[in-house]
Amino acid sequence: MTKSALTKHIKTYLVISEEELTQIASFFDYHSYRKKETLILAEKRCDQLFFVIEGCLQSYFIDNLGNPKTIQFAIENWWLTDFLAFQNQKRSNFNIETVENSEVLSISFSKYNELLTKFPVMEKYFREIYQTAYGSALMRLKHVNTFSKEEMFLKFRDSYPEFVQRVPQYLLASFLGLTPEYLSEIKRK
Amino acid sequence: MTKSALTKHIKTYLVISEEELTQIASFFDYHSYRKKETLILAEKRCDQLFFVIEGCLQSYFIDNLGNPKTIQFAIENWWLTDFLAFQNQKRSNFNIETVENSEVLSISFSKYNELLTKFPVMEKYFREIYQTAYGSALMRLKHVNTFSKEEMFLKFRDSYPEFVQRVPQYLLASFLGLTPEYLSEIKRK
DNA sequence: AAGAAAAATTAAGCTGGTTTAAGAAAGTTA
DNA sequence: TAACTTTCTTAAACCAGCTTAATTTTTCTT
Repeated sequence: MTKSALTKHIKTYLVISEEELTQIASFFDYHSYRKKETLILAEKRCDQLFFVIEGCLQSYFIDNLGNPKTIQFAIENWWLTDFLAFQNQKRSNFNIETVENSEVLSISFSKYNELLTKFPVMEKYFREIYQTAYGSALMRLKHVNTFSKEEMFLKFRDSYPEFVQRVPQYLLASFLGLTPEYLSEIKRK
Repeated sequence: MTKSALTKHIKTYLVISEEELTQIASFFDYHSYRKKETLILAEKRCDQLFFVIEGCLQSYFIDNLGNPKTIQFAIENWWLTDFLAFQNQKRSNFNIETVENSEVLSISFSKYNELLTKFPVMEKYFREIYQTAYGSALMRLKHVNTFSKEEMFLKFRDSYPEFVQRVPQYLLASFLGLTPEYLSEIKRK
C-alpha cells in the first residue's frame, strides 16, 4: 500500500495500533508527480503539507535578480511546505516543485487540524518532527556563519555524498548559496 | 507569582484549567541572572531548556577566527536552548548567556519528558511553538540568501526598532552576520 | 569624579565570491 | 542520430564587505 511509508515512519516515533494508523493514513491524499512539476506556487494560499514517499522535492524562491534560490530539499520521509504560511493560511513565500519523479502524500490545513484533534498522539509525532527540524535549521544558520562557500560545499559533499550525486549541480549551488560558476571552480581544485 | 508569565503564555495556546497550569508550572525552576552570566557552556552536555520571563538571552558560538557569532536572541516569552543537543542529550554547540539582567525558568530534559508524558496537552503547546519557530528559521535562511548586509540591517531595524535600541550594536552585527565596523558605516549613510 | 574597560567610529587596503560572456558537454526528443 | 535544450566549465574584470589599526565615545568600577 502506497501509504505504508508514512505509517512506518510514524511507528518510529509512536507506539500506536494498526487500526489507528489506518485511520490516520486516510487523512492523506496520494499523488504521483513527474520531474519539475509545481506543487505550490509562491504568492498563492499555502494549503498543503507534503510528505515524500519516494523522490525529491525542493522549496525555492526567486531573488531580486530573478535567480531561483533553493531553501530546502525533501527526500524520502521528509515533510515539506512553507510552514509559516501553512500555519497562518497565508500566501506561500516559496515555490514547491519536484526535482525528480516523486510519490507524495498531501494533507490540507483543515484536515491537518482535524487529524491532530482526533488523534492527539499525532501532536507528539509532529512536535518531535518540528523540534528536530527547528534544531537543524539553527545548525544550518550556524554553518552559514561559520564556513566559507568552499567549506560549505566540501562539508556538504562529505556529509551527503549520495545526495550530491542525486541532484543537478546548479540546484546544489543554489541550496548552498553560491553561484554554479564558483562551485565549478571549487570542484576543479 | 514569578511563573505566571509562562502559564499566561500557555493559555494563549491551550484551553486548560488553573489546577493543571499550577502543576505544569511546578516542573520548572526559577532563576534570576545578572547581565552576561553563562547559562549553558558550549561543549558541555545540554540538559536545560529555558523560558524567558523578563530580560534577554542569546545563544552564540565562537567561529574559526575566535569571533563570537550570535545565532538567536530570546526575549520575554521565548524558549531557548540548543534544541538538537537538548533533544539528543549531546554536548551543546552554543553558549547561552544573558544579554541583560534576566528572569528565567528552566527545565531539565528528564523533567521535560515527564511533563509531556503527564500532560500530553503540552505536546500541542510545544508542537505549535516549534512549528512557528521552524517556519521562522527558514524565513531567516531566505533573508540571508536574499538581502545584502545593508538590506539585512535596514529591514531588521524597520521590523524591530525597539529591539535595535535594546541590544548593543556589536551583538546586533554578530546576529545579522556583518562586522561592527561595516554596520557602523551603514548607519552613517 | 577619575581612571579603566568596553563599545563605536573612521578610513585605507585587500579578497572571496559574483558577474558576464562564450564555449563544451550532457540530456532529451523526434 | 541529428537537432535542440539544458547543464557545466573556463576566465577575466569587478565589487560588497572584511581586515587592520588607530581614535573617539560611552559605560563601568571604585
